[in-house]
Amino acid sequence: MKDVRVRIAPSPTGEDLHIGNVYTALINYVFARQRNGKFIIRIEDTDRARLVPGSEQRILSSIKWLGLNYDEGPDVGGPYGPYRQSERLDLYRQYAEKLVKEDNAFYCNCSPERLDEMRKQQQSRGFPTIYDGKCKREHNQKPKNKNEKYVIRLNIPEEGKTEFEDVIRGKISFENRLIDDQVLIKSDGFPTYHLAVVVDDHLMKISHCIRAEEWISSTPKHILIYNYLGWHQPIFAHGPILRNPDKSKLSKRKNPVWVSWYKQQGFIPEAILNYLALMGWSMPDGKEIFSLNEMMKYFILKDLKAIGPAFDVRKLEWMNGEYIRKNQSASWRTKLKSQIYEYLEKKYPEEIIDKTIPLIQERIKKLSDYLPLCEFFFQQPQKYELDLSDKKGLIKQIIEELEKLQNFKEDDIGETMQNLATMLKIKNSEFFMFLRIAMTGKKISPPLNESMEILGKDEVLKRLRYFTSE
RNA sequence: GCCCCGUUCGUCUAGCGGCCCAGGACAUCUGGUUUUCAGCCAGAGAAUCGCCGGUUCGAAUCCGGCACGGGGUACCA
Repeated sequence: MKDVRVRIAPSPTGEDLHIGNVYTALINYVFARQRNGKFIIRIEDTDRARLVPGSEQRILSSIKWLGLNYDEGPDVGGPYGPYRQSERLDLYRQYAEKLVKEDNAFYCNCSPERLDEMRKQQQSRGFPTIYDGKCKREHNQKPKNKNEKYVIRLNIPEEGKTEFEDVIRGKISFENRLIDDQVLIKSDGFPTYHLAVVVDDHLMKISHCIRAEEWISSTPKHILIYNYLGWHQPIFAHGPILRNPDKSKLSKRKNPVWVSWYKQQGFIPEAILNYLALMGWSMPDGKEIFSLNEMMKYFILKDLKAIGPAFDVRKLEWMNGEYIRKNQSASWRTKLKSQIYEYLEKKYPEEIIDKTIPLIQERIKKLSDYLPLCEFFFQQPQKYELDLSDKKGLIKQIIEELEKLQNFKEDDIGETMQNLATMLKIKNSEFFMFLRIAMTGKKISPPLNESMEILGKDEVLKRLRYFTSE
């Protein structure tokens, strides 16, 4: 079998990498890695109107953040570069002209208004809305006048069918008379996706074109181009498209889509990829938590389901929590520590974060849950959820007891406090609630005794005295 | 309108002719553990397998029609 080379082709037209692209990237990545193939990134920046400055940068860094390392791409190079379509314009032009020369494409100068009107007419009469072939019939030539606008359209046969075998969906067939004479070169000189994707996939020796369902209906156009140019076509596989909760195509209006959002929310890459892997696919034994490496062992492209799954952030949250708490090893603790440290933009000391991890590992689901729970470790509470001004007496007694402690360890603190509560005949829950408020300002916190040990005797006493001094 | 793809608990899915009056996970609810929260443990409810017909001794599983959902229909990708 020939070398596996697959690619994802994001367009820099959004804020960041789209989560739908992450899904496609994951499938491509796993497929490439399990077959010792190459995973390639190609930037499809042919739409100048929708180009967003800085988008490409963010897309690439998001891919890296996710850990989907690529072998060839705009910033790493490779044998078939450049990997940015705006830098390959001559190539597209050259092949477009070849198509025209061989009568497989033609120049067209129809106005948008005429095309609009034409489509309206067609629709009202129950016809498919495709180009009516005016310029094809008139054998339009390339305009002599440089200012005259024109496009190049693909010449689709009037008869016959174009079919292809989809790895996931089987045979898919289209009647040629219903396929539009697709624009290949726009009037601004840039190619459309349809030309660029074929030229690049061929030149870059892409073996498998694995993309989302939304491309199925343009695939026959691509196949025709391959045929016209005498090129061998790649193997096609159209995966499902991720959906909003209401089942429509995943969109930023109805669901968070940018990777940056997930990052800000405190999701970790492993969990995001693992969750995505569960969309349309499952492990043979039904296991839901697994690594990329495990997935590679069992993933079979053909087994991907063709149904568009709804993206469920709640399950992602659960999974993220699983990742955070599941692994109790020292190495994971170190990793978690640095993830939290990074997440908090290095504003809080690593040593303290490290100490607190055993206390919070089982109670946070996202990295963003850390600070609300642990802020009191780094500074005295700004505000208290309960007024303790009538508890001065109690607090004084607590101070007295704690001062006696030589060993400021969790067990001793616990025992001392327990004894005091018993002696004073205060309900346990109430007693510890007051103490908790005094330490953390909040009614909910990590385990108290351990937290006090981490704070240290001086700090604990200082926080208590805050209530007794005027 | 026209073309294409799809249809199992609210959601993600297992299932590839008998093991399924359908199994797991998330979510929900109940109980237990507990100085808070979370976690953990135990349990419950939740799918007439979209509908109708056909093939078969036997269908969630195969075939056909319909309905519904989604995608495409752009000088966007």
